[in-house]
Amino acid sequence: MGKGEETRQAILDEALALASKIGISGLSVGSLAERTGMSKSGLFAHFGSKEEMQIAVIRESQERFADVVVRPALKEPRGLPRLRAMFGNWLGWTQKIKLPGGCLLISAASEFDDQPGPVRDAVAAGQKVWRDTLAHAVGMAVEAGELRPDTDIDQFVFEMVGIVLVCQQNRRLFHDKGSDKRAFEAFDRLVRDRAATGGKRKKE
Amino acid sequence: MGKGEETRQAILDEALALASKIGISGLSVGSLAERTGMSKSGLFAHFGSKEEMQIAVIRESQERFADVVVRPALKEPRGLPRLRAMFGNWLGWTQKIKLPGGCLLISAASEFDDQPGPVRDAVAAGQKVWRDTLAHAVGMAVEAGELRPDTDIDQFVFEMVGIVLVCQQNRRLFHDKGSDKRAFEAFDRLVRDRAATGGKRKKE
DNA sequence: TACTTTTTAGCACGAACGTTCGTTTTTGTC
DNA sequence: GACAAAAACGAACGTTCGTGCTAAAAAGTA
Repeated sequence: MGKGEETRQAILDEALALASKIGISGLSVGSLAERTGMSKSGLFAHFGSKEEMQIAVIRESQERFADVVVRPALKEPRGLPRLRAMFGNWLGWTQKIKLPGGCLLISAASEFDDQPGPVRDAVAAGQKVWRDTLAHAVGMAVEAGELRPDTDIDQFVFEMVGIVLVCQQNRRLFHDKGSDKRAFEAFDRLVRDRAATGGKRKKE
Repeated sequence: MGKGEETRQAILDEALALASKIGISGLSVGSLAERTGMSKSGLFAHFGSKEEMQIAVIRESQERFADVVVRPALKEPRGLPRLRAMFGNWLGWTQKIKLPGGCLLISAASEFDDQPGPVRDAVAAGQKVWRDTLAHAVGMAVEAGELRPDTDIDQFVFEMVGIVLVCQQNRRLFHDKGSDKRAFEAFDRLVRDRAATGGKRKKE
């Protein structure tokens, strides 16, 4: 299918950029139409409702997230290298896809966490999938003997997410260039704290 | 001087509650007027502009934050006890003042981090003051010999903030009751990692 | 080229937005 | 109780919001 999908993509391009600055709920059909040079109704027809438009933005973000964060990391060897790649890719993914603002999946989470509905559901579902992916990666580091067997995997992921959240806040609110360095430092401490003593152990 | 301030306070009460659910930028003069049973213009006159209204909400939040988080913690003895009190009070402060949603200072930070203007400035300034307060508290724990002298204080605060952020996200997005427990666990690990050897010890 | 389907524009709608203004009600002071 | 000041109201402003329609234009297909 040619043209339709093409302009829809162009709309989403612009929508992602705008939403990364002013938030998902700040998106409006009018402003988006103006930016893309379309008519309000023409643009609107691609989604059917504002809510569907917001969900489309979320979905698109999640797809790009999978493209630039998850998939590249899966090419790394299992265990700590892959986990670290996930962490690093996550920290920098919005810059990689050239969003002018911050991570709109994070801000969407805080925008909609108290507003029940399909948008919130989409955000929460995505977050859960990602956390599960992280948990799985941590689990493999445990199996590989890189992390201690008694490692609380969910706790590990919990703290990992926290580091990314504060890094994002630091970067965007204070324009602190050292945020990433601090984040990696925190991550390393997180790993070191659970690092298996002695040699590596392979589960057979 | 009496009546005006009184209703202004009533407006802010309602505004805080509403904003904790839908965010600061979601506040509208109309909806707020309806909730307080006032006319739009009557309510509007108390602030002069929507932006001033938003700032007033931020300020009010910051004052309450100081009341229920900072001041009570200052009554604790310097060092780790006080630091821990700050952390604990922070985690639960929105429940204490009975906000229906989450911490609107946190969500305001992510709402406005890419939108220059006085609102953003107010949020950022408040965050900075709070982080400085935390840093000072950490510094006293170092001076007291509870944390190692080579402790990177800003890094400590950085990670501390991260824990609170992820706790908030966990609680509100996933309704995870165990968030606070995880947060305290992370905090304890943070402290233990820097704990001075031979100093006070927390029972495990 | 002709025809069908998809995509876009134009226009209008009711509602809500932030804001201004003049008027009315309430409040505090003598 | 009189009177000035403060507070609240009601109506209206021009805009923008999301969302319907219908017609025109473009794209895809034969």
